[in-house]
Amino acid sequence: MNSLLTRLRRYAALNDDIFTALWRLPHRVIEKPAGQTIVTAGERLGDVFVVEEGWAIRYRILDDGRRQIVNFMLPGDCFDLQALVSAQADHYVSALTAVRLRVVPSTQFLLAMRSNAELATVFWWAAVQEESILREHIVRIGRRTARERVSHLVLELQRRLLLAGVVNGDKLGMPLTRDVLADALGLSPVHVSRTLAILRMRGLIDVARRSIRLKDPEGLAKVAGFNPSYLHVQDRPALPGPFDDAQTA
Amino acid sequence: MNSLLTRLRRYAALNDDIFTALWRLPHRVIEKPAGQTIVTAGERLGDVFVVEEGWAIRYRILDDGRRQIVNFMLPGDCFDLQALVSAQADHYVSALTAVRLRVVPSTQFLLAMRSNAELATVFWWAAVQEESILREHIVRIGRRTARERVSHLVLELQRRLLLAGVVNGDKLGMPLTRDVLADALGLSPVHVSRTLAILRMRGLIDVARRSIRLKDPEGLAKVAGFNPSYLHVQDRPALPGPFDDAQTA
DNA sequence: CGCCCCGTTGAGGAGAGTCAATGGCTGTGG
DNA sequence: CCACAGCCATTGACTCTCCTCAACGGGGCG
Repeated sequence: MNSLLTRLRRYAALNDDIFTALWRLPHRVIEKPAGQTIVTAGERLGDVFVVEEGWAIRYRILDDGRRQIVNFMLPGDCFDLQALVSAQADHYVSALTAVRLRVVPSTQFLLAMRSNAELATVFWWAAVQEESILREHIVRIGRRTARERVSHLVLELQRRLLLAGVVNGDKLGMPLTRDVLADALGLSPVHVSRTLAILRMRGLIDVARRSIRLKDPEGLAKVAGFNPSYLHVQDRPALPGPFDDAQTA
Repeated sequence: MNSLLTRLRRYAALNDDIFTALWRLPHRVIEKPAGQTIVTAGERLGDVFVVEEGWAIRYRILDDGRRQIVNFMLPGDCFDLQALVSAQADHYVSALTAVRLRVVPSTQFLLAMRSNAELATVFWWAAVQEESILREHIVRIGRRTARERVSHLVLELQRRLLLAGVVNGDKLGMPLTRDVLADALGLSPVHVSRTLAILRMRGLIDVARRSIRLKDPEGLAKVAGFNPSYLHVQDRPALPGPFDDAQTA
């Protein structure tokens, strides 16, 4: 829960009411080992999830087995807010590492949002940011080269980890295999391997067996053409009401 | 406004309250000729838009001029709901054809949503559907071949036009140039041209100077691997309250 | 009538995919 | 503690899709 709060605090001035409302939502906590499926395409959605720890991926599988990873869910991300209105999953969610998830029944979640406008605004904001990340993913896959794609994605994930307060510096290794990167970026694992080799030789990243570590974020940003404005970190809501008082962490 | 209502009615039982609430929202109507910019990246967003007539596109431009079209906005689509919480545009919106737009100040929009839970739910649903469409676009660009991409996009747009009640049959020509398709699908205009030529030779589509018409939707769906479940047409909200009574048009 | 935009077509090239063999961790069990 | 198995990752050779550059053409509109 802390990573969710840390993240939301960057954008909205959370007061104690929201804090307690979030904390008191009826929920259960589940843990899944790496590789296990959390949501299956076609099943009915009845819960909203918040990642407390670990990484998860959302993906679709085509009939002939091709896989496209649509998004990474990091600590502090909430997902399947669509359960609130759209009852059927059109995708899979799996644990990339071991994960701990907070699971809130969507009916309870909806009640809380309806009774607390600020809470609703905060989660509306979270959905907006997720959509912005999806758009950037489209740009990345559609119009960037392999090197740009890899650098750009790695930078985004790093930023998101920082936003959630998961890491302090650039030193965390990210649990990304070649296959995962390939399926996220619309490339083949072989080509991802070659691309990573180039970035490594240029001193931009460190690569280990199942992990990638940033070495030169500025250099990477130059290669990637990375502009983090889509993460809206500097934005402040321009709304009347509870957001009028600015807050700095 | 009619196309928005037509579309929303497929998913939720709209009652008269929602109808009048929508209708009475303070707004102005603007018209833009084809090619004109509606929203510019970096500017502050203060309005929510509903497309009443015509097509618009949302896109991003990279520093070196590469363009990626992220989404098509058809009659009945509302966009920049992110104006409610996130104040800065991270993308462009332009008129693809001449368009007529309903413009609602985001503060007014927010007030209406906060005072009317059903209205909020309906627009929450719209945002969820848009996100689902974005995810499918990622899959399309990331893991499909050029032929599949073109067929799949054309089928999606056709379905969305049908959902909004803009067309009755398959007979409407869609205002898509080679450049637009290329920038939407992550291809070059030349390759789009060649791909369209193949689809035309197989009798799947009709192609005119600035328009594409479906000729054999079933055949196209086979080529594309098109599965429309992500549009959630058959879904019914599984929520308690105002949605308990089913409705058929 | 003529221009210009949009589309087509051809040739050559580059980036990414596929197939396949090899190599090195890592965890496991004897 | 070592041997082995299995999983990732790397590397090479070849292929193919798609891109780039460029020339040409035709239809619409001023």
